[in-house]
Amino acid sequence: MNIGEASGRSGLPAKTIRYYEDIGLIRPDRGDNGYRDYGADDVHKLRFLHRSRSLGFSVEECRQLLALYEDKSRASADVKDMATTKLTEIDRKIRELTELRRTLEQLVHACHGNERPDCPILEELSEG
Amino acid sequence: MNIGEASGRSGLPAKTIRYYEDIGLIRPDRGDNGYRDYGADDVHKLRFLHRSRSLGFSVEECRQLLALYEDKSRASADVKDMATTKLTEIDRKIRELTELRRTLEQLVHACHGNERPDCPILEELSEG
DNA sequence: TCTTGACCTTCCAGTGACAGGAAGGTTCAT
DNA sequence: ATGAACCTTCCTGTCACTGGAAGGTCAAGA
Repeated sequence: MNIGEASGRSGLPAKTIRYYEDIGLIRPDRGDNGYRDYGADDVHKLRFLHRSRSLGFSVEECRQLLALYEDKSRASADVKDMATTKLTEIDRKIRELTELRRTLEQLVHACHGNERPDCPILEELSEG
Repeated sequence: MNIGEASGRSGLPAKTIRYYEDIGLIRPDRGDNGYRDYGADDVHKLRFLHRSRSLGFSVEECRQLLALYEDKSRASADVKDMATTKLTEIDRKIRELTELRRTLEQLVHACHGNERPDCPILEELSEG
């Protein structure tokens, strides 16, 4: 199938699929007309990439996951390690954002938000 | 003062301070030797930028905040609007990350993580 | 047969917010 | 006089794409 259909089936934009080929994540066949030609396996990989990217793995991590996926002899512990590490990172991000949220909410709460110029938000930004 | 001291006092790397000058956020004086020369006002602005960046505002938003900060006639409502919008964005990010976390945790939990190759994480990535 | 429109191709540039490093000038202490 | 620690500009790289230009291909309709 052409890239358009592979895009439709995988959920990835055609531009992204070409980019993934550029960086060596997938290697589709080519037809006589020079068009890329994707098989069911390729679409499978693209869906794998789409899913793991949307779960917060970087492209390089996706490359590793894909390699693990294709390595029939790998231990499931290898994969679990990556997922656990990623889980820790996500936890940290959530904590940071929650702290950020708390601070910002305090500022918003403190500001009366009217036509007058005095603003506790700017004062805090300026001094904090 | 030189950029090194401004960096120390504001908490921003010298590279970042030069970058902020490149994009027109600050305009320090120059000494006879060509060195940038920062005053107390500049450091104040740099700290403002540091603080608002760390609160999740983009550089362009920081530019607006700085303009509001320097506009003595602005209404505090203008600032409150920006902060409230940012708060909403942060809430959305937290929700998304929490959902991500939940999914990933389920996967990690489902995987026994041993020496054998069967791995529910990869299976889910592949089919999900 | 011609044309139109939807595909597809490659290549180049831009994004955001810096970071790294090269090559060279300045200042200060020893 | 020398060396370290500053400073300068300029260029490149990061990450993961996205947009666009210029042009080739294909299938359907007039």
